[in-house]
Amino acid sequence: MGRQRPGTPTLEEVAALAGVGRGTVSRVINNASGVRDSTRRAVQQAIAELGYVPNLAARSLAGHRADAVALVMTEPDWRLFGEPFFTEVVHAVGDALTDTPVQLLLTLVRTDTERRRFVEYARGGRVDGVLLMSVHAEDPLPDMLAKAGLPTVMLGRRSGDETVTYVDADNAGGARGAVTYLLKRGRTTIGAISGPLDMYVAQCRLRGYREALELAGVADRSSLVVEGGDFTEESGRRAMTGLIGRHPELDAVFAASDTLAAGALNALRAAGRRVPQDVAVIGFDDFQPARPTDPPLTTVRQPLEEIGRTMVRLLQEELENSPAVAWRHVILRTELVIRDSA
Amino acid sequence: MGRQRPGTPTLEEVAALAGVGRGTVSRVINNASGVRDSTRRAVQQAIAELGYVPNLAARSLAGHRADAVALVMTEPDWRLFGEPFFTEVVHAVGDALTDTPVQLLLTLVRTDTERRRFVEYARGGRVDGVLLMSVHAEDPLPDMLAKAGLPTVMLGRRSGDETVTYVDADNAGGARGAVTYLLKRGRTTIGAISGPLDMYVAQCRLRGYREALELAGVADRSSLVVEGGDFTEESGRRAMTGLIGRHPELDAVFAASDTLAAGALNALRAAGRRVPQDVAVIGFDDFQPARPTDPPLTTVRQPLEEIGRTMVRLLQEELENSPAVAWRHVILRTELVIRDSA
DNA sequence: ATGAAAGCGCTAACAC
DNA sequence: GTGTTAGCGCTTTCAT
Repeated sequence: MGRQRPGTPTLEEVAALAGVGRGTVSRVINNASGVRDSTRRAVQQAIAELGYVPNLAARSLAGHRADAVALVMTEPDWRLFGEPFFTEVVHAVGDALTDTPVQLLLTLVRTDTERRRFVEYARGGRVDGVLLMSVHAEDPLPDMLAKAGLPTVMLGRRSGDETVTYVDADNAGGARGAVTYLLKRGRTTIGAISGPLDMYVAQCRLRGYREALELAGVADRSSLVVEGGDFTEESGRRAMTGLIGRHPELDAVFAASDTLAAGALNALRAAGRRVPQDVAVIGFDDFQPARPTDPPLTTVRQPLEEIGRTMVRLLQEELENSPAVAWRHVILRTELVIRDSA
Repeated sequence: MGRQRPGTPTLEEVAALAGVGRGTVSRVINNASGVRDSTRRAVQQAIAELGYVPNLAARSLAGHRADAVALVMTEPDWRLFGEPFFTEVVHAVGDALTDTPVQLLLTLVRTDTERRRFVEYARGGRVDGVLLMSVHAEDPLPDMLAKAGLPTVMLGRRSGDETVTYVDADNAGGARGAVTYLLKRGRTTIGAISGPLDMYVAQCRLRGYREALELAGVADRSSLVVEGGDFTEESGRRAMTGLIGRHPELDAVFAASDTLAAGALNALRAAGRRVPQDVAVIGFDDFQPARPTDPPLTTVRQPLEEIGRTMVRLLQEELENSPAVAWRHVILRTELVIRDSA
């Protein structure tokens, strides 16, 4: 695919027109110091006159950097791509890069073909580093990138002993706080709608639920826990339906994600139960269902802006200290956003 | 930001190890013909041994191509980024590029800074072409790219006389078909919830509504038309609330987007009107509200897979025929998906 | 402060 | 078929 349009002016032509050497032009376009003001202006004049734009391939080749980072979605189930969580992360990372000359590139890696292509792209030096989101436990991509020596930062981790630099929220602590809140409000029979337990994030949130019960000396009945197949509304609805079937006496529910919680609300409404008067639902991620008829959800907010900023910061640090330092991690506090009067 | 990790083997080292010239290695990695099989294997062996990966900056510089295309979201309101419409387009374009060596790069252009940065990136030769989606009427980006001589294809158009190559759905025809369907089913008082009329797509859909009424000889009362501020569910809800306030006798509604329609359903439910028994709602984009309590919506489906394929095809054609041919456009048929029994 | 020159690693044209 | 060579357009010493 593709030939580059011809006739693009080069740095050399700019130099000729401005009556200076190539080095000087290079200094000007890179805002380097040590150029007389009058010279600088002459060069800028020439640049404007010719409509010069630097050839980034040449710059990359000579300068050993791409001025770009990739943010990769490794999500085979592409419907999740539209989830508020992901869009917020994308924007948080974008914001974190606003004041830099770094171009953010989102890429989709859904298949083996796409993974191979992306690894070649990244190893080929087209990006300075890689940010990964929504990584599943068995995903080989993080290790491939890390082994290739590419600065890599993950959002979340694949397991308890992750070997790639990552940023995560305090999922267990957040869940513990949420359930503790329900207990303090007098709830005793609290169900849990878990995410898919092959994802570490789901394990952590469920662990937090159990820890809160234990701390309060409340028995942890396994029939109160339902595992959703994924983090979708539909899973939440199914889980909740099962839950109230088995436990009509339920007086609260902890859902491991906002969408699971939204589905749970749906199921409660369909079952004719008033919400949240007789069942309190709590979610994760500070997401509010769009429909105004639903009661607001008390949620555990992940600091997504901070997560984005931190990912970018860690990446920049890895870029500075090459060869790479050992992997590192940052775990950020979550915040309980109380919204209902359950 | 960033230094490239050192010690990366080069093509030259591969050539030395394999005992061949650089040209031969180049032919092998580019799958060019005219290399003896035994030689090819020797080279591949050397490549594997060294873990060689081509430097894409050098390839770009010498080969005048990037093997990448950008798909740009020029949407200041980033919440829309998660809309099913956009995610489906992203995946359709991704699918269309599956069998090519071309890397798809999604980029966000929300601010002037980001626009400037992206134009430098694209003009700098880091992509072979640009696909644009969600372009607003006053957006300068398409012209900037076109003037820079970059192959550019838009999804949708900014006005009736668009000057940049684009692919669009037959919005007027689709809307006309939808409203005609409602009329044929005996509805007479049909409201319209329009999108923001500063967007051409909204104008077309509203025009289709009016044409259908005219064809059927039904009076087109302006009080039956409400313009939403945007394409969101919330706008749809507000518009619908106003509509039934003014016209309790309403027996059908045409909404210019799926989300507007979803909002309309919401408002009807809140107003205590049965849906769709006494008011038929029709949407656009083949989107179904997630909640199972809502009735399925009859929609006008845009052929998104085909749109994605067509955009990629047009782009490739522009890349082949350089210097660029005149701009072109393709308008694709929509499909009425009948779902309710209104 | 600025010009000159040496690459960066590859493709493509040309020789053999 | 395969080796050789001349750039691609820039950054970065190194002189001056």
